[in-house]
Amino acid sequence: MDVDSPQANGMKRKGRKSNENKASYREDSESEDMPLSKRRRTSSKPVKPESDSESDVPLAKKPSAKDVNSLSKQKEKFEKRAEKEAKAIRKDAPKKVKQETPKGNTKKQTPSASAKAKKAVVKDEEVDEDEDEEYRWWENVQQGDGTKKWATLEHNGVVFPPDYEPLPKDVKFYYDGNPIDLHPEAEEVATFYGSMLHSTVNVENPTFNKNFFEDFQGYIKKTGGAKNAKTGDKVDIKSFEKCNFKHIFEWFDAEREKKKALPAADKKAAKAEKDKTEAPYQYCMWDGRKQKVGNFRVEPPALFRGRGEHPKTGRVKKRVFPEQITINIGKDATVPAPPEGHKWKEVKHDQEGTWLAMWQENINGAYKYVMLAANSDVKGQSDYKKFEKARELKKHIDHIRKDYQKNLRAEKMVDRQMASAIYLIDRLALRAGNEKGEDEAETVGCCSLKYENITLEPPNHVIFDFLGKDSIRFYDKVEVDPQVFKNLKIFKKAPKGRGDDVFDRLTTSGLNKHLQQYMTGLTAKVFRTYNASWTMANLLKDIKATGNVAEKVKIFNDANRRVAILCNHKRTVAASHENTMEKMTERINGLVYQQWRCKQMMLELDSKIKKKKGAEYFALPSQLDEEWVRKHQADLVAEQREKIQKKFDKDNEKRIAEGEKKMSGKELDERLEAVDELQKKFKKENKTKKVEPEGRGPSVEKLEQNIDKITQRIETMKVQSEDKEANKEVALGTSKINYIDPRLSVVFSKKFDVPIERLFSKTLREKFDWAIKSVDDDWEF
DNA sequence: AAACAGGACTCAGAAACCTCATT
DNA sequence: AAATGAGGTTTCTGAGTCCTGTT
Repeated sequence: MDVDSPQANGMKRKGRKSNENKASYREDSESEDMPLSKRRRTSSKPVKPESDSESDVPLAKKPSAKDVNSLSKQKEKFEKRAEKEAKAIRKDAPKKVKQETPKGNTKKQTPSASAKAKKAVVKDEEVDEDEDEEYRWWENVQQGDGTKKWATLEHNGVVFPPDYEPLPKDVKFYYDGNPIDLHPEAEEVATFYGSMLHSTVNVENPTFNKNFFEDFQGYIKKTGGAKNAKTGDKVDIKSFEKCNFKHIFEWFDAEREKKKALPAADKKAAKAEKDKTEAPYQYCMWDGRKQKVGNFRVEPPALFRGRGEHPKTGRVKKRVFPEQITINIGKDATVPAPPEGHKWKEVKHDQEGTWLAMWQENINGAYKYVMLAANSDVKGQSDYKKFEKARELKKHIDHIRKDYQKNLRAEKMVDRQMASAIYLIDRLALRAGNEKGEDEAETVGCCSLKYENITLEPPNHVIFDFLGKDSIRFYDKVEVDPQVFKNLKIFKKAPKGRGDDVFDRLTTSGLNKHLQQYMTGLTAKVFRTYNASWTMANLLKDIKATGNVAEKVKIFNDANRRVAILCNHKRTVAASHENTMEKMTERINGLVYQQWRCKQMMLELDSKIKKKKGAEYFALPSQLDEEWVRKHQADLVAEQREKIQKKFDKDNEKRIAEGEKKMSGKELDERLEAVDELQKKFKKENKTKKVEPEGRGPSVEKLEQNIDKITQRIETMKVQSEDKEANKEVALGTSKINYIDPRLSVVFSKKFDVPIERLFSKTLREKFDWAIKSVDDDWEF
């Protein structure tokens, strides 16, 4: 092997000490566990500080690791398909290409001609009443270079958050046990913190608290200090521990309650009022067409809630004034008036931008844009382009794969790293991984993977463990090509150690530049889109049309889930999850018990049946035990008692309402007799170990039927519960919204007769209008 | 000419809100 | 049949990607 030695790489992008702590360069340090433990603490999934012993990490992952394995096998199959298809596409390229161009797009259509055509189409389709003329851009996609986004643009600017309203006199921030008077500006900052005491992820994060307190102190100083509200003495606020925001929190909480408790009519009226004042901002006119604006509200001041270990989390995000806002609008349009006594920072007429307004936030200097909503034409068009780009990759994917497979053995280190990186991006759907600054959370993507994120397990298993976008953990044990394994080992060779880049010769722009050679516009992220949609397409392809709508929807969601897992889209486990799961197992156990009782009844009816079916059949199922049975019986009894009591109370209420007399306690006792009987029955069963047959004309056959029915119910419940458990930390939404070509879903809907409403919510239907209206059931990704 | 800053866009999960079933 | 609560939907805004222009 003639690879450049890693040492040759003296110049690192970021000045990192690379020759200290030699001890850690030992080869075998690779196999050490390199936990992200400390970093993980504040990530969305709180991990107990002490729980980072290696044993529990793989354990927690075990079930999903199996999934991933079967998925990767399936992926292999899909890759073969991809190769075949790529070849096929190239073979009859001339034909296909013609087909691909949108129908009716004959070379240069004059705008007026296309407008006419468009009208004609609209005419013979029934038109939505309120949508006078829809613009079917997907039937005539512009080929232009796309730099000019609009010709005319009119809009009404932005909505500012309400001014700060000081707290009532009796609601105070407390310090060292004393109520404190603050200048409204400082008090506002106190309310930022005080109103979010329930947000434990933030309020229990030391960095958050430190940053907030620093800023809070600054505000107090700037506004003339804090005073004891009783004595008027100056108070020096110097210890966060002595701060008490409870009263503020309680006030906010009470306000929330008050608002919630408002009569429905009042709530409705308030909402109508708000809608009315905001109506002018909801829409804009874009090239003469009415388009929905997305986020026309300026972000209100608050505490910055950076994700993961963001160094600036907790800092005060200041109120945005008109003087900071740049407006982008058509030359001939009326510029929206800034609030009384204010003016805009600037008014632009940038036709290459799709934004209507913009400002820079004070914490990271990040740009904030007001843009159109997801259902607008511009957004739809770029969405369409994105998926077409991904589809284009189909034609090249086999070449690209062959090429990187070959280059895994390239002589030059850069080439090898390039090939290995693309391998990972393609196989694991990793993000590109730009360099990040000092004052951001330390997260990585492919190019920025660190030494400690990769653990090599001979012969060719690699464990990836890192925090990706939004500090979401990526953990996976993957079987890789032996050459990739070798390469990674080389890339990790001493003197590299903790903190060093695995791909020290790569940058995202270099990688993307390389990708452009295969296909214009090809970048790392296209692979994510391509692989997600391609996976979905193949999963759906393998489906047979059986079952009812609900079952088909489930199949669709299962495929969706596979894609979500591929993309590592996660959510935090709902607080109620464990509880729900427990309830479900209880219910299953209840059914199992019911079933067992039926079997016992059989024994009473037919003395020979025990031999016939075997003793095993009649034994108490292993998941139940004596103790559980007792408890369950008691629960059943209590449940029934409660039910009867409730019914009794209700009946009585009714009687009173109708002017009748209340029923006596005797009546209740009588009704409760059934419960007593049940209790007695259980007692007897426990004692005699026999269950008397129930129901009219009990027979072994009937019981068997009943048992079958219960088995069915148990099965469905089990599936449900397993489903729930497997899905508890998988977020389906992100892939549905951003990665799966919506036309796939539309085709599925048409082909299998599943109403599109079952797959797409209202907003998604609007966003994917172009997909819903442009394909029929033989479209393929 | 690589490296870097600026800028504009897509993608991301949490929180807020709404809805509908259950009791 | 009002309350509850769980699940789905929408909003919010932070966090990426990637392009461009400048040095």
